[in-house]
Amino acid sequence: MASEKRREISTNLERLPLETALEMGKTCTCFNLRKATRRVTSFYDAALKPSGLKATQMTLLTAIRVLEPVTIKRLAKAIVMDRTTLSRNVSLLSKKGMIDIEPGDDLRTRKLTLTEHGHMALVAAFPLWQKAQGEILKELGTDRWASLLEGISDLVALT
Amino acid sequence: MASEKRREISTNLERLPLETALEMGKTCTCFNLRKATRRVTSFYDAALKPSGLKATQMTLLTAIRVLEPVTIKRLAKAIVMDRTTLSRNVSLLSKKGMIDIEPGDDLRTRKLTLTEHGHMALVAAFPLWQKAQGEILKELGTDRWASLLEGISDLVALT
DNA sequence: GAGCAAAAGGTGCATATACACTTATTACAA
DNA sequence: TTGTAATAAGTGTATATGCACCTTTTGCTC
Repeated sequence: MASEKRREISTNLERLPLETALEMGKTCTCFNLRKATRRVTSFYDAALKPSGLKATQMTLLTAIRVLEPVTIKRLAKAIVMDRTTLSRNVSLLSKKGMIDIEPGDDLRTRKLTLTEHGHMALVAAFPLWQKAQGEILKELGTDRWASLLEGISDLVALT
Repeated sequence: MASEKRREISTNLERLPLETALEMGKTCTCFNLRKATRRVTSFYDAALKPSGLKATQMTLLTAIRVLEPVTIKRLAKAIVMDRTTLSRNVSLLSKKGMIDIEPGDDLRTRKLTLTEHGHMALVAAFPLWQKAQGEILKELGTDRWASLLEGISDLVALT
């Protein structure tokens, strides 16, 4: 009876095998990708520091620069970001006077454009970005970097 | 005089060339990495849905499973995450009863371990993770996936 | 042992992210 | 033309992320 009870308890003590957990940590695409993103974002953020922009903000300005005038929905699709996340990120840069938000002809939509201040911030940040990007390219080597970028694009295109 | 003034104004209208902005969007390591991370995280989150865990939470439990008992600082270093971010993420899973936080022998430290509930959640989530991971592997093909993972590791190891 | 530097962790603040739900506008069909 | 479905966006809530600053504890030196 006592031994039965012990067996019952030991059933509750089931654990993921250590080997399995180790393997997961080494191979999980999501975990390793997020880890790299933390490292790389901090690298670009540090490089962009003098511009007052964070990497996420600079890339958002860049996307608008290319697509303006653009709606929230279209921009969200272009940068593979949830529409509501984009809405809030845009609002923040709008408060800083870098993005202009106007009603579109279709009144359901918003027409996003860069303000003069936004354009100037982007121009100022560019050489800092270029330097950071160059350092990564140099560290990885052009070939490995190109192949990596290709792999990353494959992930974005996941069905 | 009028033309001089116009020239002055046109200086203020400097813009990042469209070509340059396009090139940045296509090549920026940070932007493309973050884009992929959004896509991949949403993919794993969807797969893990039935377990009630998000991908970030499952990987945190896994890391603790491997290293327990572990301090905040050591765990943060292992998963390349800011110490304060980790602190808060650990607190959330502690509130859910999956992680136990105790004072270490050195009273400055915290000793993190999985609770029974944490172990069980991890065991339950594992097959869901395995399926998602398998689908990515299948979609990319083993070779491309392995080379991608290697590239991602290179990024993590950036100087 | 007193005092100070170093180490570990927490808190305040700000941004990034996305799901569920709501609101406003448009398009379309009966 | 009217009522309803579809579309675009905003809001509530929750988690993830990291910097600057603070508190507690330890270790070390005199």
